[in-house]
Amino acid sequence: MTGRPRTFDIEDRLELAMRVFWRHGYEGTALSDLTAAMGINRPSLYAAYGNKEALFRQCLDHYHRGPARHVREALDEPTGRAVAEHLLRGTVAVVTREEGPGCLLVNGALATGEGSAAVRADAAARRAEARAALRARLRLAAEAGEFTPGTDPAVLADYLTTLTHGLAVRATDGTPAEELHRTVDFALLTWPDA
Amino acid sequence: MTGRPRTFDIEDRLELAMRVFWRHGYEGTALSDLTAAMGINRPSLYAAYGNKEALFRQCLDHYHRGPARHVREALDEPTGRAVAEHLLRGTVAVVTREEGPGCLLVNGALATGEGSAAVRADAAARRAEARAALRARLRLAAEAGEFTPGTDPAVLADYLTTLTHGLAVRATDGTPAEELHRTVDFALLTWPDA
DNA sequence: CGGGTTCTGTACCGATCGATATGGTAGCGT
DNA sequence: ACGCTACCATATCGATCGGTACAGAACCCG
Repeated sequence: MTGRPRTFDIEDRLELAMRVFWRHGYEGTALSDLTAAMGINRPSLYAAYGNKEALFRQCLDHYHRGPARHVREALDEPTGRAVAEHLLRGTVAVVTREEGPGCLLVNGALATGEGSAAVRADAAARRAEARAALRARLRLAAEAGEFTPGTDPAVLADYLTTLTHGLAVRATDGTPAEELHRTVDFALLTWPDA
Repeated sequence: MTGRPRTFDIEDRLELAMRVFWRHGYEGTALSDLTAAMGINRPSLYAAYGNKEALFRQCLDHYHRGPARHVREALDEPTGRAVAEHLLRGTVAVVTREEGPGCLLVNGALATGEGSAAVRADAAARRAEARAALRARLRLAAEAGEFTPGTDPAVLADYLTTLTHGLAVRATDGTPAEELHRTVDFALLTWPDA
């Protein structure tokens, strides 16, 4: 049953693969880039992760559990405003990290060729998930009367989603964290507190 | 001196090439995709435009003169608020067009492999240009006393830039124009008029 | 109606893409 | 010690990548 043991840790090397996809995107990353960065050879990669597409999806999972954890954690904040602040501050912190810069969900597969349509759809679905979760959370905040009357929590959530994506693009262009935080400052300044 | 005349119009086919790059990005677009969409064969493409990279740059120029014209035109509005409204409304209109969807400057080459670094830098430089122009325009508005005291026009400009990029990403995900306009509604609601 | 020039169309180039066949190697159970 | 199993490493697969050589065709000029 047992055989020669694997000489590397799957989770550790997944982190290394994620960084390559993060920086160069799905289509901009070649198998040779991955094997070089991960320190393993091609058949080992295929045995451990399946293929390039499956590896990318596992990197998306790893990204969600790791660098993008704040998106999930922000929802646990007690108020809508605290959710927004946690989400935006956390986004700035992640998209300005050296691994990227930017956001893997945005950089990874925003526009692709026909052959990578499934990967693009997967990344888009995960962005949609985050948006839906944020909408649901702010709806609760609205029902608790946290916002000024007439405020649509769905619009507010989509507004925040728009900001996070925009911050990711600007970070990819090399904008420093300090500057992005000033954008967040302004956005939070106009928050519709009741 | 003269020879066999070209059987197509360079500018017309440039429009067709732009749509392919717009939808699939620089690396996601193959020469065969371009020649098929443009209705010309490979040597004709190279004779008319140089190579793939040069063609992409000409598409960026074409994009700036055409679909993204509103970015330049918005600056001519009389007030900062009108500039913002023109920019955001125009952005929504462009990024939800069927050619894309999204923004060519964002979709085209956000994250690329090493071989396409020059193209990525070109797209980033054009995004930076738009940002700088918007900063300069809002600085004039600030000097005219249009904003509430203490408002940094550079921060305001970067905030708008963040929104436009975020709108582009959301449009790429298939978000309809109506929904994006609601995000713009909210953003304009909180504009710091003096 | 040729000569010169430029474009078109086919067919092809080397390089690289993602993916794999094959044989050697390291460990576990008996 | 030996066989079974699973992983490692080299070498290679067909397909596709961006780019081009070459020959024929279409036009202007004389």
